[in-house]
Amino acid sequence: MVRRTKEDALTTRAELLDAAERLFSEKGVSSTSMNQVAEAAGVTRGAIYHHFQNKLDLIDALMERVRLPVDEMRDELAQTYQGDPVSLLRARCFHIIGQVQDDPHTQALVNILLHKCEYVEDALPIHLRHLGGRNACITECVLLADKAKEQGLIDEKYDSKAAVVGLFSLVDGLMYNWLLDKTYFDLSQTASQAIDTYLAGLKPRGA
Amino acid sequence: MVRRTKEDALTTRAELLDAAERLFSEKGVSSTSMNQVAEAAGVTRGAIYHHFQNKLDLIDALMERVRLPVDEMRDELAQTYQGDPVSLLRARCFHIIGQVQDDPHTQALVNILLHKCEYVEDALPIHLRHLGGRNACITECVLLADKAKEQGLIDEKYDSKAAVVGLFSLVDGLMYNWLLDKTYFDLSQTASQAIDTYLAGLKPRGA
DNA sequence: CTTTTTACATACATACATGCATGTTTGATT
DNA sequence: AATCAAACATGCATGTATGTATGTAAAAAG
Repeated sequence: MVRRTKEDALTTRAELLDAAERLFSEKGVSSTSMNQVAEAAGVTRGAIYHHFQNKLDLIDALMERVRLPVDEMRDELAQTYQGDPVSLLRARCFHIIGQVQDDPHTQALVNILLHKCEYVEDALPIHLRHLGGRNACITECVLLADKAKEQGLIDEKYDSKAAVVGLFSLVDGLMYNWLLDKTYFDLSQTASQAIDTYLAGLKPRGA
Repeated sequence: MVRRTKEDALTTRAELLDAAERLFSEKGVSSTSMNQVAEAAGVTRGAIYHHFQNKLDLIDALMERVRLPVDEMRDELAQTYQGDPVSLLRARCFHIIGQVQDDPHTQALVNILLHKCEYVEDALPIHLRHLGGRNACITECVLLADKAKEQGLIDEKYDSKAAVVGLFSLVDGLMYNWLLDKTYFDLSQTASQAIDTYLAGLKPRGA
Protein backbone atom coordinates (compact mmCIF):
# COMPACT_ATOMS: atom_id res chain seq x y z
CA MET A 1 0.00 0.00 0.00
CA VAL A 2 1.36 3.33 -0.99
CA ARG A 3 0.72 6.47 0.99
CA ARG A 4 0.16 9.50 -1.19
CA THR A 5 -1.11 12.47 0.77
CA LYS A 6 1.17 14.71 2.80
CA GLU A 7 -0.47 13.55 5.98
CA ASP A 8 0.20 9.95 5.09
CA ALA A 9 3.81 10.80 4.38
CA LEU A 10 4.21 12.12 7.90
CA THR A 11 2.70 8.91 9.19
CA THR A 12 5.19 6.90 7.18
CA ARG A 13 7.99 9.04 8.55
CA ALA A 14 6.83 8.52 12.10
CA GLU A 15 6.51 4.78 11.55
CA LEU A 16 10.03 4.71 10.20
CA LEU A 17 11.30 6.53 13.28
CA ASP A 18 9.38 4.17 15.55
CA ALA A 19 10.78 1.14 13.77
CA ALA A 20 14.30 2.52 13.88
CA GLU A 21 13.98 3.35 17.57
CA ARG A 22 12.81 -0.14 18.37
CA LEU A 23 15.31 -2.02 16.23
CA PHE A 24 18.27 0.14 17.19
CA SER A 25 17.42 -0.29 20.85
CA GLU A 26 16.98 -4.04 20.48
CA LYS A 27 19.79 -5.00 18.16
CA GLY A 28 22.12 -2.02 18.09
CA VAL A 29 22.61 0.62 15.44
CA SER A 30 25.33 -0.92 13.33
CA SER A 31 23.74 -4.37 13.43
CA THR A 32 20.51 -2.99 12.03
CA SER A 33 20.36 -2.39 8.29
CA MET A 34 18.26 0.21 6.56
CA ASN A 35 16.37 -2.60 4.92
CA GLN A 36 15.39 -4.07 8.28
CA VAL A 37 14.13 -0.70 9.43
CA ALA A 38 12.12 -0.31 6.24
CA GLU A 39 10.60 -3.78 6.49
CA ALA A 40 9.67 -3.24 10.14
CA ALA A 41 7.85 -0.09 9.08
CA GLY A 42 6.11 -1.91 6.24
CA VAL A 43 7.84 -0.04 3.43
CA THR A 44 10.96 -0.46 1.31
CA ARG A 45 14.35 1.15 1.56
CA GLY A 46 13.27 3.72 -0.99
CA ALA A 47 10.93 5.25 1.58
CA ILE A 48 13.77 5.74 4.04
CA TYR A 49 16.03 7.39 1.50
CA HIS A 50 13.16 9.65 0.53
CA HIS A 51 12.69 10.88 4.12
CA PHE A 52 16.28 10.71 5.35
CA GLN A 53 19.63 11.11 3.70
CA ASN A 54 21.27 8.13 5.38
CA LYS A 55 21.50 6.21 8.64
CA LEU A 56 23.10 9.08 10.53
CA ASP A 57 20.39 11.44 9.41
CA LEU A 58 17.86 8.91 10.62
CA ILE A 59 19.47 8.76 14.06
CA ASP A 60 19.67 12.52 14.13
CA ALA A 61 15.95 12.71 13.48
CA LEU A 62 15.38 10.24 16.32
CA MET A 63 17.23 12.51 18.72
CA GLU A 64 15.56 15.62 17.40
CA ARG A 65 12.18 14.06 18.05
CA VAL A 66 12.75 14.04 21.80
CA ARG A 67 14.59 17.34 22.10
CA LEU A 68 11.49 19.47 22.32
CA PRO A 69 9.64 17.40 24.95
CA VAL A 70 12.80 17.33 27.05
CA ASP A 71 13.23 21.09 26.84
CA GLU A 72 9.61 21.71 27.74
CA MET A 73 9.79 19.45 30.75
CA ARG A 74 12.91 21.20 31.94
CA ASP A 75 11.30 24.63 31.85
CA GLU A 76 8.22 23.25 33.53
CA LEU A 77 10.28 21.84 36.38
CA ALA A 78 12.20 25.10 36.76
CA GLN A 79 8.94 26.93 37.42
CA THR A 80 7.66 24.38 39.89
CA TYR A 81 10.64 24.42 42.24
CA GLN A 82 11.33 28.09 42.49
CA GLY A 83 13.45 29.22 45.37
CA ASP A 84 15.14 26.04 46.52
CA PRO A 85 18.06 25.22 44.21
CA VAL A 86 18.89 21.86 45.78
CA SER A 87 15.30 20.70 45.52
CA LEU A 88 15.31 21.68 41.88
CA LEU A 89 18.49 19.72 41.25
CA ARG A 90 16.98 16.77 43.05
CA ALA A 91 13.75 17.03 41.09
CA ARG A 92 15.64 17.09 37.81
CA CYS A 93 17.52 13.93 38.65
CA PHE A 94 14.43 12.13 39.82
CA HIS A 95 12.53 13.23 36.77
CA ILE A 96 15.17 11.84 34.42
CA ILE A 97 15.25 8.56 36.31
CA GLY A 98 11.48 8.31 36.28
CA GLN A 99 11.30 9.12 32.59
CA VAL A 100 13.84 6.44 31.71
CA GLN A 101 12.05 3.91 33.85
CA ASP A 102 8.50 4.58 32.72
CA ASP A 103 8.51 6.10 29.24
CA PRO A 104 9.35 3.49 26.58
CA HIS A 105 10.51 6.08 24.05
CA THR A 106 12.91 7.73 26.48
CA GLN A 107 14.13 4.36 27.65
CA ALA A 108 14.79 3.19 24.11
CA LEU A 109 16.66 6.36 23.20
CA VAL A 110 18.79 6.38 26.33
CA ASN A 111 19.46 2.71 25.80
CA ILE A 112 20.63 3.45 22.25
CA LEU A 113 22.87 6.25 23.45
CA LEU A 114 24.36 4.30 26.33
CA HIS A 115 24.59 0.78 24.93
CA LYS A 116 23.57 0.45 21.33
CA CYS A 117 25.69 2.88 19.37
CA GLU A 118 29.40 3.42 19.04
CA TYR A 119 30.85 6.87 19.50
CA VAL A 120 32.93 6.90 16.35
CA GLU A 121 34.07 9.64 14.05
CA ASP A 122 31.30 9.20 11.49
CA ALA A 123 28.78 9.75 14.25
CA LEU A 124 30.30 13.10 15.18
CA PRO A 125 27.05 15.08 14.85
CA ILE A 126 25.32 12.80 17.36
CA HIS A 127 28.38 12.91 19.55
CA LEU A 128 28.37 16.69 19.55
CA ARG A 129 24.65 16.89 20.18
CA HIS A 130 25.02 14.66 23.21
CA LEU A 131 27.99 16.59 24.56
CA GLY A 132 26.41 19.95 23.85
CA GLY A 133 23.24 19.04 25.69
CA ARG A 134 25.16 17.67 28.64
CA ASN A 135 27.45 20.68 28.93
CA ALA A 136 24.61 23.17 28.63
CA CYS A 137 22.68 21.34 31.31
CA ILE A 138 25.70 21.17 33.60
CA THR A 139 26.52 24.84 33.12
CA GLU A 140 22.98 25.70 34.03
CA CYS A 141 23.05 23.49 37.12
CA VAL A 142 26.36 24.92 38.27
CA LEU A 143 24.54 28.22 38.70
CA LEU A 144 22.03 26.43 40.89
CA ALA A 145 24.83 24.91 42.93
CA ASP A 146 26.42 28.31 43.38
CA LYS A 147 23.12 29.70 44.59
CA ALA A 148 22.81 26.76 46.97
CA LYS A 149 26.24 27.50 48.36
CA GLU A 150 25.24 31.09 48.98
CA GLN A 151 22.20 29.88 50.87
CA GLY A 152 24.32 27.54 52.95
CA LEU A 153 22.67 24.42 51.49
CA ILE A 154 25.94 23.12 50.06
CA ASP A 155 29.24 23.13 51.90
CA GLU A 156 31.57 25.88 50.72
CA LYS A 157 34.51 23.51 50.49
CA TYR A 158 33.02 21.82 47.44
CA ASP A 159 33.66 22.97 43.89
CA SER A 160 30.32 23.62 42.21
CA LYS A 161 31.16 22.22 38.82
CA ALA A 162 32.67 19.06 40.29
CA ALA A 163 29.59 18.66 42.48
CA VAL A 164 27.25 18.88 39.51
CA VAL A 165 29.41 16.64 37.31
CA GLY A 166 29.42 14.11 40.12
CA LEU A 167 25.66 14.25 40.52
CA PHE A 168 25.05 13.82 36.80
CA SER A 169 27.60 11.06 36.59
CA LEU A 170 25.77 9.28 39.36
CA VAL A 171 22.53 9.51 37.42
CA ASP A 172 24.23 8.44 34.20
CA GLY A 173 25.90 5.51 35.93
CA LEU A 174 22.63 4.38 37.48
CA MET A 175 20.88 4.41 34.12
CA TYR A 176 23.86 2.78 32.49
CA ASN A 177 23.94 -0.12 34.91
CA TRP A 178 20.20 -0.53 35.16
CA LEU A 179 19.80 -0.75 31.41
CA LEU A 180 22.52 -3.41 31.33
CA ASP A 181 20.34 -5.69 33.44
CA LYS A 182 17.00 -4.34 34.60
CA THR A 183 16.48 -7.26 36.93
CA TYR A 184 19.62 -6.72 39.01
CA PHE A 185 18.32 -3.79 41.02
CA ASP A 186 15.27 -1.60 41.29
CA LEU A 187 16.01 1.69 39.58
CA SER A 188 13.73 4.11 41.39
CA GLN A 189 14.55 2.80 44.85
CA THR A 190 18.29 2.59 44.29
CA ALA A 191 18.45 5.93 42.51
CA SER A 192 16.37 7.55 45.21
CA GLN A 193 18.72 6.42 47.96
CA ALA A 194 21.89 7.09 45.96
CA ILE A 195 20.93 10.61 44.90
CA ASP A 196 19.82 11.55 48.40
CA THR A 197 23.03 10.08 49.79
CA TYR A 198 25.05 12.23 47.45
CA LEU A 199 23.02 15.35 48.21
CA ALA A 200 23.32 14.67 51.93
CA GLY A 201 27.07 14.54 51.48
CA LEU A 202 27.00 17.99 49.89
CA LYS A 203 25.43 19.58 52.97
CA PRO A 204 27.61 21.49 55.38
CA ARG A 205 28.62 19.36 58.37
CA GLY A 206 26.94 21.55 60.94
CA ALA A 207 23.52 21.64 59.28
CA MET B 1 58.51 -10.90 7.41
CA VAL B 2 57.24 -14.17 8.74
CA ARG B 3 57.62 -15.26 12.36
CA ARG B 4 58.28 -18.95 12.80
CA THR B 5 59.24 -19.86 16.35
CA LYS B 6 56.67 -20.29 19.07
CA GLU B 7 58.06 -17.27 20.83
CA ASP B 8 57.58 -15.19 17.71
CA ALA B 9 54.04 -16.45 17.42
CA LEU B 10 53.26 -15.12 20.86
CA THR B 11 54.77 -11.80 19.82
CA THR B 12 52.53 -11.73 16.77
CA ARG B 13 49.54 -12.53 18.93
CA ALA B 14 50.39 -9.73 21.34
CA GLU B 15 50.86 -7.30 18.48
CA LEU B 16 47.50 -8.29 17.08
CA LEU B 17 45.89 -7.65 20.46
CA ASP B 18 47.67 -4.30 20.76
CA ALA B 19 46.54 -3.27 17.29
CA ALA B 20 42.98 -4.37 17.98
CA GLU B 21 42.94 -2.54 21.31
CA ARG B 22 44.14 0.65 19.68
CA LEU B 23 41.92 0.53 16.60
CA PHE B 24 38.81 -0.55 18.50
CA SER B 25 39.33 2.23 20.99
CA GLU B 26 39.93 4.80 18.26
CA LYS B 27 37.36 3.87 15.65
CA GLY B 28 34.97 1.51 17.37
CA VAL B 29 34.63 -2.23 17.12
CA SER B 30 32.17 -2.57 14.28
CA SER B 31 33.86 0.10 12.20
CA THR B 32 37.15 -1.76 12.35
CA SER B 33 37.62 -4.68 10.00
CA MET B 34 39.80 -7.69 10.65
CA ASN B 35 41.91 -6.60 7.71
CA GLN B 36 42.62 -3.25 9.32
CA VAL B 37 43.68 -4.93 12.54
CA ALA B 38 45.95 -7.25 10.60
CA GLU B 39 47.54 -4.44 8.63
CA ALA B 40 48.11 -2.38 11.76
CA ALA B 41 49.93 -5.35 13.25
CA GLY B 42 52.00 -5.81 10.10
CA VAL B 43 50.45 -9.16 9.12
CA THR B 44 47.58 -10.36 6.98
CA ARG B 45 44.14 -11.57 7.93
CA GLY B 46 45.42 -15.11 7.85
CA ALA B 47 47.42 -14.45 10.98
CA ILE B 48 44.33 -13.31 12.86
CA TYR B 49 42.27 -16.30 11.88
CA HIS B 50 45.15 -18.51 12.92
CA HIS B 51 45.24 -17.06 16.44
CA PHE B 52 41.56 -16.24 16.90
CA GLN B 53 38.35 -17.76 15.62
CA ASN B 54 36.67 -14.46 14.74
CA LYS B 55 36.18 -10.89 15.87
CA LEU B 56 34.33 -11.83 19.03
CA ASP B 57 37.06 -14.25 20.02
CA LEU B 58 39.54 -11.45 19.48
CA ILE B 59 37.61 -9.11 21.77
CA ASP B 60 37.29 -11.88 24.30
CA ALA B 61 41.06 -12.31 24.29
CA LEU B 62 41.44 -8.56 24.82
CA MET B 63 39.30 -8.73 27.93
CA GLU B 64 40.98 -11.87 29.17
CA ARG B 65 44.35 -10.16 28.92
CA VAL B 66 43.41 -7.64 31.62
CA ARG B 67 41.45 -9.97 33.88
CA LEU B 68 44.46 -11.34 35.73
CA PRO B 69 46.13 -7.98 36.48
CA VAL B 70 42.80 -6.65 37.71
CA ASP B 71 42.25 -9.61 39.99
CA GLU B 72 45.74 -9.36 41.40
CA MET B 73 45.37 -5.69 42.14
CA ARG B 74 42.09 -6.29 43.89
CA ASP B 75 43.59 -8.88 46.23
CA GLU B 76 46.55 -6.63 46.87
CA LEU B 77 44.29 -3.76 47.87
CA ALA B 78 42.25 -6.01 50.14
CA GLN B 79 45.37 -6.83 52.13
CA THR B 80 46.51 -3.22 52.38
CA TYR B 81 43.36 -1.81 53.92
CA GLN B 82 42.52 -4.42 56.47
CA GLY B 83 40.13 -3.43 59.19
CA ASP B 84 38.42 -0.37 57.76
CA PRO B 85 35.73 -1.39 55.24
CA VAL B 86 34.87 2.13 54.11
CA SER B 87 38.52 2.97 53.46
CA LEU B 88 38.81 -0.19 51.42
CA LEU B 89 35.76 0.74 49.35
CA ARG B 90 37.20 4.19 48.88
CA ALA B 91 40.59 2.83 47.89
CA ARG B 92 39.02 0.54 45.30
CA CYS B 93 37.15 3.39 43.66
CA PHE B 94 40.20 5.63 43.63
CA HIS B 95 42.32 2.84 42.26
CA ILE B 96 39.95 2.22 39.35
CA ILE B 97 39.82 5.93 38.57
CA GLY B 98 43.58 6.24 38.72
CA GLN B 99 44.06 3.19 36.54
CA VAL B 100 41.69 4.53 33.89
CA GLN B 101 43.36 7.90 33.96
CA ASP B 102 47.00 6.77 33.89
CA ASP B 103 47.23 3.33 32.30
CA PRO B 104 46.71 3.51 28.52
CA HIS B 105 45.70 -0.15 28.25
CA THR B 106 43.06 0.13 30.93
CA GLN B 107 41.84 3.38 29.47
CA ALA B 108 41.54 1.89 26.00
CA LEU B 109 39.66 -1.14 27.23
CA VAL B 110 37.26 0.83 29.40
CA ASN B 111 36.77 3.20 26.51
CA ILE B 112 35.90 0.26 24.26
CA LEU B 113 33.46 -1.13 26.81
CA LEU B 114 31.77 2.20 27.50
CA HIS B 115 31.80 3.88 24.11
CA LYS B 116 33.15 1.78 21.30
CA CYS B 117 31.14 -1.41 21.26
CA GLU B 118 27.46 -2.17 21.07
CA TYR B 119 25.85 -4.49 23.57
CA VAL B 120 24.09 -6.67 21.02
CA GLU B 121 23.07 -10.27 21.06
CA ASP B 122 26.06 -11.56 19.10
CA ALA B 123 28.32 -10.05 21.75
CA LEU B 124 26.60 -11.98 24.52
CA PRO B 125 29.80 -13.56 25.89
CA ILE B 126 31.37 -10.14 26.40
CA HIS B 127 28.11 -8.88 27.80
CA LEU B 128 28.01 -11.71 30.33
CA ARG B 129 31.65 -11.31 31.26
CA HIS B 130 31.07 -7.63 32.00
CA LEU B 131 27.91 -8.28 34.00
CA GLY B 132 29.44 -11.19 35.87
CA GLY B 133 32.46 -9.19 36.91
CA ARG B 134 30.33 -6.29 38.02
CA ASN B 135 27.92 -8.42 40.00
CA ALA B 136 30.69 -10.39 41.70
CA CYS B 137 32.43 -7.17 42.67
CA ILE B 138 29.22 -5.64 43.98
CA THR B 139 28.33 -8.74 45.97
CA GLU B 140 31.74 -8.65 47.54
CA CYS B 141 31.48 -4.97 48.37
CA VAL B 142 28.03 -5.39 49.88
CA LEU B 143 29.69 -7.51 52.54
CA LEU B 144 32.07 -4.63 53.21
CA ALA B 145 29.14 -2.25 53.46
CA ASP B 146 27.40 -4.55 55.92
CA LYS B 147 30.53 -4.66 58.03
CA ALA B 148 30.73 -0.88 57.89
CA LYS B 149 27.15 -0.63 59.10
CA GLU B 150 27.97 -2.89 62.03
CA GLN B 151 30.86 -0.62 62.92
CA GLY B 152 28.66 2.43 62.70
CA LEU B 153 30.53 3.87 59.71
CA ILE B 154 27.45 3.79 57.48
CA ASP B 155 24.00 4.86 58.56
CA GLU B 156 21.68 1.95 59.29
CA LYS B 157 18.86 3.48 57.28
CA TYR B 158 20.69 2.77 54.04
CA ASP B 159 20.32 -0.46 52.11
CA SER B 160 23.77 -1.94 51.59
CA LYS B 161 23.28 -3.17 48.06
CA ALA B 162 21.76 0.11 46.92
CA ALA B 163 24.63 1.97 48.56
CA VAL B 164 27.22 -0.09 46.70
CA VAL B 165 25.35 0.06 43.41
CA GLY B 166 25.18 3.81 43.82
CA LEU B 167 28.87 4.09 44.53
CA PHE B 168 29.83 1.98 41.55
CA SER B 169 27.40 3.82 39.32
CA LEU B 170 29.03 7.05 40.37
CA VAL B 171 32.44 5.69 39.38
CA ASP B 172 31.07 4.32 36.12
CA GLY B 173 29.36 7.59 35.32
CA LEU B 174 32.50 9.58 36.02
CA MET B 175 34.55 7.39 33.69
CA TYR B 176 31.77 7.43 31.12
CA ASN B 177 31.58 11.20 30.99
CA TRP B 178 35.29 11.80 31.26
CA LEU B 179 36.02 9.49 28.34
CA LEU B 180 33.41 11.34 26.28
CA ASP B 181 35.48 14.51 26.52
CA LYS B 182 38.65 14.39 28.60
CA THR B 183 39.05 18.15 28.43
CA TYR B 184 35.74 18.99 30.05
CA PHE B 185 36.75 18.19 33.62
CA ASP B 186 39.69 16.83 35.55
CA LEU B 187 38.99 13.21 36.39
CA SER B 188 41.01 12.68 39.55
CA GLN B 189 39.92 15.94 41.17
CA THR B 190 36.27 15.58 40.28
CA ALA B 191 36.17 11.90 41.16
CA SER B 192 37.93 12.55 44.43
CA GLN B 193 35.39 15.12 45.51
CA ALA B 194 32.38 13.20 44.18
CA ILE B 195 33.32 9.89 45.81
CA ASP B 196 34.06 11.55 49.14
CA THR B 197 30.81 13.46 48.90
CA TYR B 198 28.91 10.23 48.41
CA LEU B 199 30.77 8.47 51.22
CA ALA B 200 30.17 11.44 53.51
CA GLY B 201 26.48 11.10 52.75
CA LEU B 202 26.58 7.47 53.86
CA LYS B 203 27.81 8.37 57.36
CA PRO B 204 25.34 8.45 60.21
CA ARG B 205 24.14 12.00 60.94
CA GLY B 206 25.48 12.11 64.45
CA ALA B 207 29.04 11.07 63.61
C1' DC C 1 -8.03 19.41 -17.33
C1' DT C 2 -3.15 19.42 -17.88
C1' DT C 3 1.19 19.66 -15.70
C1' DT C 4 4.13 19.08 -12.09
C1' DT C 5 5.61 17.29 -7.94
C1' DT C 6 5.32 14.14 -4.16
C1' DA C 7 5.96 9.65 -2.22
C1' DC C 8 7.41 5.98 -2.62
C1' DA C 9 9.01 1.07 -5.21
C1' DT C 10 12.36 -1.24 -8.03
C1' DA C 11 16.65 -2.27 -9.96
C1' DC C 12 21.43 -1.98 -10.35
C1' DA C 13 26.26 -0.95 -9.50
C1' DT C 14 29.68 -0.81 -6.06
C1' DA C 15 32.08 -1.96 -2.13
C1' DC C 16 33.60 -4.48 1.44
C1' DA C 17 33.85 -7.97 5.20
C1' DT C 18 33.84 -12.52 6.31
C1' DG C 19 35.03 -17.45 6.22
C1' DC C 20 37.39 -20.97 4.25
C1' DA C 21 40.44 -23.55 1.39
C1' DT C 22 44.78 -23.95 -0.04
C1' DG C 23 49.73 -22.83 -0.55
C1' DT C 24 54.37 -21.98 1.44
C1' DT C 25 58.02 -21.51 4.44
C1' DT C 26 60.20 -22.63 8.16
C1' DG C 27 60.85 -24.71 13.16
C1' DA C 28 60.15 -28.97 15.70
C1' DT C 29 60.18 -34.01 16.05
C1' DT C 30 62.07 -38.68 15.65
C1' DA D 1 67.85 -36.55 7.34
C1' DA D 2 63.07 -37.07 6.58
C1' DT D 3 58.65 -36.00 8.11
C1' DC D 4 55.31 -33.39 10.49
C1' DA D 5 53.13 -29.50 12.07
C1' DA D 6 53.10 -24.67 13.17
C1' DA D 7 52.69 -19.97 11.48
C1' DC D 8 51.34 -17.49 8.60
C1' DA D 9 50.08 -15.61 3.28
C1' DT D 10 47.02 -15.71 -0.66
C1' DG D 11 43.00 -16.18 -3.25
C1' DC D 12 38.20 -17.03 -3.85
C1' DA D 13 33.36 -17.47 -3.05
C1' DT D 14 29.65 -15.55 -0.71
C1' DG D 15 26.66 -12.57 1.57
C1' DT D 16 25.17 -8.20 2.39
C1' DA D 17 24.90 -3.07 3.02
C1' DT D 18 24.91 1.15 0.75
C1' DG D 19 23.91 4.79 -2.59
C1' DT D 20 21.74 6.08 -6.57
C1' DA D 21 19.17 6.13 -10.68
C1' DT D 22 15.00 5.31 -12.57
C1' DG D 23 10.05 4.12 -12.78
C1' DT D 24 5.23 5.10 -11.34
C1' DA D 25 0.93 6.29 -9.50
C1' DA D 26 -1.51 9.54 -7.16
C1' DA D 27 -1.92 14.10 -5.13
C1' DA D 28 -1.35 18.89 -5.66
C1' DA D 29 -0.87 23.04 -8.45
C1' DG D 30 -1.95 25.91 -12.33
